Amino acid sequence: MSVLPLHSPRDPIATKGQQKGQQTKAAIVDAALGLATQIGLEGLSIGALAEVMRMSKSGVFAHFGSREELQISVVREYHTRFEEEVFFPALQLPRGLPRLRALFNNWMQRTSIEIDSGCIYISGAVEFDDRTGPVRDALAGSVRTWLTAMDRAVVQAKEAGHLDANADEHQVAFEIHGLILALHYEARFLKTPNSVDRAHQGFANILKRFGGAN
Amino acid sequence: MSVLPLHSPRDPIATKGQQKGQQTKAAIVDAALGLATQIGLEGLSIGALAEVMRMSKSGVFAHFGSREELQISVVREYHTRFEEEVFFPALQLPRGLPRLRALFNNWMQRTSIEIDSGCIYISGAVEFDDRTGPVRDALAGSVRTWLTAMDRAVVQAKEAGHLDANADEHQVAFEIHGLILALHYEARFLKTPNSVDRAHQGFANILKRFGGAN
DNA sequence: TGCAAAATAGCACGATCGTTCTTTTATTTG
DNA sequence: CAAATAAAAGAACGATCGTGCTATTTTGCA
Repeated sequence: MSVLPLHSPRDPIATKGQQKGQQTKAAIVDAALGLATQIGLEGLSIGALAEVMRMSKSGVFAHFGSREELQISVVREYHTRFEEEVFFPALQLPRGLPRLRALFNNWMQRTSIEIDSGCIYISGAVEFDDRTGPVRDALAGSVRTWLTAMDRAVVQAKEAGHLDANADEHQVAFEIHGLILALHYEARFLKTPNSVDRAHQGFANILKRFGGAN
Repeated sequence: MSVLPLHSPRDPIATKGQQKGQQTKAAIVDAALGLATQIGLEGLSIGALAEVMRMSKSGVFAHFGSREELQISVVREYHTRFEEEVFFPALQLPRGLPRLRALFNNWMQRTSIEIDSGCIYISGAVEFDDRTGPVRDALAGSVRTWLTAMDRAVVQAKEAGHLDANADEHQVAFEIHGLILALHYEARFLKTPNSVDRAHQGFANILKRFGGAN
């Protein structure tokens, strides 16, 4: 029943046919993601990463050519896992409220249950909010893709008659986003108990407000 | 009508009677706060700060004795200004919905209008969420003080009959917090237009849900 | 098995970091 | 004005940072 933690090692079988290089690169990115979820994309250093991998700094470095490229690889990896563990499973459910609810619940688990591994989309946002460059672009791109998917799910809920036809989907998505961020903030930083319940209740309140069946 | 930016220099008159040391220390903290709101508490470096102040590194350092103490000073300064510019002005208004609304509006301005200066309570949360130590403690203490004040304002709104008597004040505060965080995220990081309107609308929705007069 | 190519290690670089110690300069006080 | 004190500068430290260059080792293929 438990979802794989975002920093869990990849299935070794899945990397069978690759060259040795691709294989270790994938392992490095995996470890880098683990580090980045704890200390942030900016805190990620090649030296610390090399130590975790028991490799030399230059050995690690050679796979990316720059720290920025490493950070971008981490963002891409996170994107992939987010899709696999939050987005795709919800597509199994019928459009409308069931799918929207599943998206929300999967999203919630990412930011709360796995308290040991922070969300890069959230920590990265404050790290790169007044910076420019390819890392910020990659990050913002991924986030926008995901938020757009949420918008779409809300629209489908309207089309299915599960939400008021005149509900503003962006407003609904904005408020849902706020619940996730509050959950992340209060559960992870303040260690407030019951934050998960608060987020659940908030979701129910949104549904009520926008005409969703409870 | 405009609120002072959080990083605005302090009134020189207010620092008149101090020793020279206290005076420059205040100026350093002021500059440090300006830097921290842009690059975060963790990004704050004594070297960069010294350059801004046109002082030597050791000259700056001597006022604090450690980087941690500098960071704590910045947190305390932010706390003071937050009180002065968000909390106290709202106390002028009558208890209940007027004051609650003022708190929310002042808070919103902090996180949106002043887009050039980020909120340390938000950026610091992700920087220190899985760290321990005095900086984290100072930060969490300040945040809790402020969130408790919000709770109190909600309770007063209930007592004044502006909200349902059986509304859960923590739930209301949680959802309000979420709106602020979503505003900060979407306005500052994603540069989404209309985020301020979304937050406003979200606040109105919360009031409706919990029996508040519009 | 041998050879080309890919992967990794080793080392050094300039820069910056927080911090300590000593010396010089400013300020306050008697 | 002089002595005492506070504030600031200067220089150096070990550490870590990202990155470039050159060897060495490991891998894949003929």
